[in-house]
Formats: sequence, C-alpha cells, structure tokens
Amino acid sequence: MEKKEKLDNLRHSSAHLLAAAVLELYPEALPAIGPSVENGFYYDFDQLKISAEDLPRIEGKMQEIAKTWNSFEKLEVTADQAKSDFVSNPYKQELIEELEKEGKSITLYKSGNFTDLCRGGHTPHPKNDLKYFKLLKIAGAYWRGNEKNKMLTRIYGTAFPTKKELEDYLHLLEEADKRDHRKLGRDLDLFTFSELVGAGFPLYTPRGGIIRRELNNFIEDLQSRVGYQQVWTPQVAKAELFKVSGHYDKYKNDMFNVVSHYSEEEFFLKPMNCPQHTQIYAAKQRSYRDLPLRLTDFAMLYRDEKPGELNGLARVRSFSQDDCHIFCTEEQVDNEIDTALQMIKKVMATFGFSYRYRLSTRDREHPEKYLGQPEVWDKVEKWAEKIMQRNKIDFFIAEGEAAFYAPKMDLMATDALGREWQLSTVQIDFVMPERFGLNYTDRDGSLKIPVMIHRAILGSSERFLMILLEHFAGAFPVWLSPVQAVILPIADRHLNYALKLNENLLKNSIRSEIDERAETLSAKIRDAQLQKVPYMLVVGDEEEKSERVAVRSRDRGDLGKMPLQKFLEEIKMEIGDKKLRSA
RNA sequence: GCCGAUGUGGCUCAAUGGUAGAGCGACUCUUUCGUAAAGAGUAGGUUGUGAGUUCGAUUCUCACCAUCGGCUCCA
Repeated sequence: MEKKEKLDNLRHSSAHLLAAAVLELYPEALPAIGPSVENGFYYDFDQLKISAEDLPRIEGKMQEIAKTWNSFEKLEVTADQAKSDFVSNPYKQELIEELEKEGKSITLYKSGNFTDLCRGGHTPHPKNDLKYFKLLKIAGAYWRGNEKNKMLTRIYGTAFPTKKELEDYLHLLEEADKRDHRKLGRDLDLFTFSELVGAGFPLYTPRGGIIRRELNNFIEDLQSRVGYQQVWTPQVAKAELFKVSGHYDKYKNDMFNVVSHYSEEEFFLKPMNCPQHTQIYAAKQRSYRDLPLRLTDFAMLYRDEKPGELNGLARVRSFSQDDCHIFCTEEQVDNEIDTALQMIKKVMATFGFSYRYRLSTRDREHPEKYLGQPEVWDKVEKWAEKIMQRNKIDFFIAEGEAAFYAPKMDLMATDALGREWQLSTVQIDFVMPERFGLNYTDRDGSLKIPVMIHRAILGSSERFLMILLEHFAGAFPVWLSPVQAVILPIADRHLNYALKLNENLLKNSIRSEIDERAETLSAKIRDAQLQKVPYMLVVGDEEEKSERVAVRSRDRGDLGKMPLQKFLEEIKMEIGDKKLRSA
C-alpha cells in the first residue's frame, strides 16, 4: 500500500473517531461527512454548538474510545436498511439516496459502538494506530460546499502514525507563523493598512515601494524585449463598456460604483484592463500586418471583495496586475503563448519558486455560466492542454475554474501555511474580440476576428509580494532588498568617513544607509540582521586609515576588509545577475 | 456574505465591576564601543467605535468597524 494511502486511511479513521466522540458528548449532533484532506481530516456536523475550548474535551473522549476499537467492520446493506439506520439524519439520507440513484453499493463501517455510512478506507488496527492525533480548529462550512445550503460546524484535526511526526507537524505550523507576510511586512516596514483608508487597501511604505518598483521594472524590461507595448488606461469607465464585455452581468456587485454628478450614466472603477484594451485595438482599422499587437498595462485595479474574503496582501480590494493582452491571428497563438510561458518560467526561476500549473476548464454541468460556443470551448480547452504538453509543463485539470470567457492556464504558488494562490495566468479568448466587434483585414482583403490572449506573469504585485516575503522569510536577494547595504560606524569620529562612503554608494545606485545611532557595534549588527539587510559595512579606525570597509554579509558572516571599489564591483554583479543568494 | 474567534500605548503581552502595568521600541542624557541587545531617565493609553445595564464599565450585553482561521466567491 502506498504511504499516502495509508496516511489517508489513518486520517479518515480519525474522522470516524471524532464523530464517535462528538456523538457521545453531544448526542443531538448530526454527523454529515468526514473525509481526510491534505494535512489531516475534518468532520462536519449539524446541531453542534461548541467553541475551541471544547476541543480538548472531545480529544480526550477520542483517546478513550480509540482504546475500544479493534477493527472497522464492513456491512453491506440495502438502501432502505441504511435509510432506517440513519432515519433522523437528513444529510446521510441525502447521501444514501444519491448512492441509490447512481446504483452504487451502500456500505457501513462499524467500529466499537459507532457505525457510519462510508465507502471505506480505514486503518486495520484502530486500537494501535489511532493515538497521535490533534484537533486543530473549528470552522463553518456549507453543506456540500454550496452557499445556499445550511452552514455546518466543521472540526479540523490532523493525525500521524508516530508521535514525532505529529510534533514535527505542529512545530512546522509554528514556524510558518514566523514567515507570515503580514508580520514580516510590518517588521520590515514594507506596507501597512489603515482603518481610515479601508479594509483591503494596502499602503506601501517607502521600503515596500522600492520592492514594488523593482518587480515592475523587471517585468517591464522583459516585456519590452519581446515586443510588448505599454499603454495606459483610466481608472474609471462607463457601465456600457462592461455590459459589452459581459463583466457587468457577471460581476456588477463586485465592482465599485462611481457616481458622476453631471451624468445619469453609471460608472465603475475598473476591475480589469481587458475591455479598455479592446478599445485601443478598435481605435483604428487593423491589418494582419499589425498583428500580433501586444498591449501591457500595470494599472491599479479595484474589486469590491466580500469582507470575509480579504486576507493580508493575498486578497485585497486594490491591486495592480502586470496585465497584457495580445491580439493576434489564430496561427500566431501558439508562438505567442510559448513566449509567454517561457517568460513566466524565467521569472519564477529568478525567484526560485516552486509551483504547479492548473488548467482551469469550464463546469460542464453549468454551461449558462459561460459565454461563447461550446464547440469553441472544446477546441480551446484541448488546445491549451496541447500547449502545456508541448512546453513540458506538469498540470492538473480543475473543472469549473475557467473564466466566463475562456479556459485558463494558471500558475499556482504556495504560501507559508500551504495554501495555494494563483499568480500567473494565460488565456486564449475567442469571446471578447467578437463581443467588441474587433477585426482586421487579412491578406486576401477579407475581415477577420482576432484572437485575444490574456496574460499576467506576477498576477498581482500584492499577492506576488506576499509569496516573495514568505518564500524568502523577508531575506530578499540583493537586487530586491530595500536597503542593500548599511554602513556601521564604530564611533562618532568615523561618521565623516561613513558619509563619504555612503555618498559613493548612492552615486553607484546602491541603496545604502548609515546607522548613526549611539549604539554598540553589536547592537547595530543585530538590528541590521533582523532587518535582513544583505550587507553591513563596518568602519572604524583601521578601515578609515587604510581606506577600506569591513564587509559582513547577512548570509555568510564576516567577509573581511576590502577597498570600497571591490565591494562595489561585487555587489553590482550580484544585483545585475539578480542572484538568488550571494555565492 | 456565512460560521467561529480576537481587538489594552508603535510591537509582544499582563491585570481588574471601583477610570490600567511590564518588556521591547521611541525620545533625552551618559557611554565612543570591533561583528546578534551598553546604562540611566522621560514621554506615550478617553483599553477598536457607538449605545445599553450599573451608583460606577476597559471588564457584562447589543450593534458597528477591523483583524485572524475556515466556508463560499475570485474576471
């Protein structure tokens, strides 16, 4: 048996144990479902009113019950029998009816005094195996994941085969906390939020602003090298624009309304750039010779997310996207996307990110959620799949994750807590160009509709910064560091020399500062280390006399004394190469 | 938006139905120091906001705001 399957069985068995304990302590509770998940398991209950303080009690009960469980006994039953067994539980009733309709066999699993509707997958010796588990948190969750259904009480827990693995995992969670971008953002003075400005509106401090600009410059530089052209479009647009694109119908309630006092017209803050870019395309008659036309924008976008969905920099209400729209012929699509995928690969390698791709396809059971012809969707979904295969990209398919106008090739990155977030995206869109009536004159004089490729590399600067911060735990590579070198004079008499050095560094475009505080050298070093400054230049009598600097690296410690010129050469090289870690 | 939790000076946290304390940080002074925290002093809080209960609320209740963990959503 695979290790992963064994762990899943252990965790799923723990979910049974959790349900058994809950029912003993709270007989009125109605168990719904209890699967194993990525890092543990959960069980959903209706009619269960508890708080986090009750978890230890439930955990204690689980320990007690586990000792009495010798095995999981499989019972095959008829639907009617199962229904009468769970007569007072509407959730199990619903599941049984569904199994019955699909003609699947109905199995119950009995352990001790507890029997649950279950398709199986348990640990063979519960008495011995169910020892190292922990209940972690309580959450609300809609029955079957549907917002219109009742919200149940979900208890999350985790379980491992050994005590050590459980302890290691709990330790990992604690460590992840230290990498939290919200904490690092404050400690390193990169961004902040204000209740006066509003929830989900991040404010960048000077240091955060530097990182933002470096990221943008990096992307813009790459883009201009492959013929992308930067454009600029307004923050506000008429409702009409979004009606034509289809965004109005779909996202009206998620857009910020803007009021004009002189017009009856409805206006919105722009939540995306695509519709505006179509209007730049449409501004003049295009020829096949103009294609591909690649328009990029780094504009701020605004989306009125629901309050409960906001999350640090990961989910905000104002953000900027490195958005690009390529208008091209159908024959040019492959080439354009290959280029885009290569750029993405290069950018991710620059940061040393690990990631996986998601092919987001449409939900076939709800065609009404999408615009465009089903045949076109079939064609584009297959096309996207082929492109990823050709580019040797591993991907998983996520049905129902497509945009309403096109399937998406999405790059997913993981935060410190293991949650996945979408960064880059590439989409082949046949819907927008048609809705906006875009065309070009082909070689033979006929009018044709261009294909529109949507593409972002960072995704949003905000979310990207979050992943960056957590990935590097705040210790950015030198080219991204807000302060690249800090000069540490040992005593006041070295201040003049420090000033001279600083001037020289700044002149060479190195972001440097002097720590002039009346603190000991040790204290200054400690603070510089905590601020994750890549280089510390210690200057005292010896350095001043020999016109050198004593270089200390954040990562490698004392590098010895050297002339400033030598340090400049090395740090410039490190910056120029965008080195991940100084060698 | 839904379920649950949290909100005390810039940060981390303490305390209490009788109007709040510490450490770090900030500031001032002293120290002028050689690779992860020198010493002393000073300032800083209408306890998220508003209302209610009470002789009295930061503590209890309610509403709102914000944050956190989930769910839903994510162009």
